[in-house]
Amino acid sequence: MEPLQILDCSPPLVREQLDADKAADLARVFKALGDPVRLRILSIVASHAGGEACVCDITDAFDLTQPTISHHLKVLREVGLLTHERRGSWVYYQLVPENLAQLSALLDIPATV
Amino acid sequence: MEPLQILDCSPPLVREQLDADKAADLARVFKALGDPVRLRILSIVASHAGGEACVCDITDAFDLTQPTISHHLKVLREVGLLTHERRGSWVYYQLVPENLAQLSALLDIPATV
DNA sequence: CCCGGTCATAGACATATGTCAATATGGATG
DNA sequence: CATCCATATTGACATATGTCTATGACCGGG
Repeated sequence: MEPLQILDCSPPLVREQLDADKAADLARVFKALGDPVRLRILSIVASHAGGEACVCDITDAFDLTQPTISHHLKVLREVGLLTHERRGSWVYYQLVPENLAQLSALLDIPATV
Repeated sequence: MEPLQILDCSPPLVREQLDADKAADLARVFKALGDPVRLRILSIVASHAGGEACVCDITDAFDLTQPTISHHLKVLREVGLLTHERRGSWVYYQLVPENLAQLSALLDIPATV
């Protein structure tokens, strides 16, 4: 399953109707955000020094097993919200701000339609 | 299940760590967005004349049964993304732009951390 | 080269979710 | 009141999802 690039050039929800294909791609991303653990993971990565956190940092923040965290990280990677990089024994995760910004733009509804 | 007001005053993901309670509430909203049909429903409502659409308009746009659409509308109502109003025989749905804006703000990550 | 530490993958299982058919509700109209 | 239309609710069912245990893969240090 390849990461999504579909987020590019998505107009705000209002301007033009979402076709079924775009809706399916976007839904995958929002579904990834639709879990409290994954939201907290994003928050941890975002607020961590240097804009990155290693898996061990993240795992320590939860009462969940390491494979469970690994699973959530994979979900966030697959939809393009996180990237990762190995340095020595550790794997560091970072946000992909462009893709978050695309989602933000999509939900940015003009006050009056 | 009461609609969420928790979206108020959520700081961007970066600034402060999401605690478990906030994460759970936010996850409910993103989970509601994590379905292609519901995304298209929002798009239909948003782009419809007057900023509202009746259930019949929405149902016509899909190859799904009316109860299924009704179910999705309920999900979107329960997380505070849609409101509805009965006028005569028809029920009209509208966006709740404030809550969409809150989500948008949450995902609006500063380019450099 | 083996070993300990870090992370990922595989498989199993209980629960959540999307869909449908059937039915209920509630307003409008004759 | 009887009936039709628009919408909601219920219950059933197949699939998706989150979690765990067990195990594999990869790296660095003795």
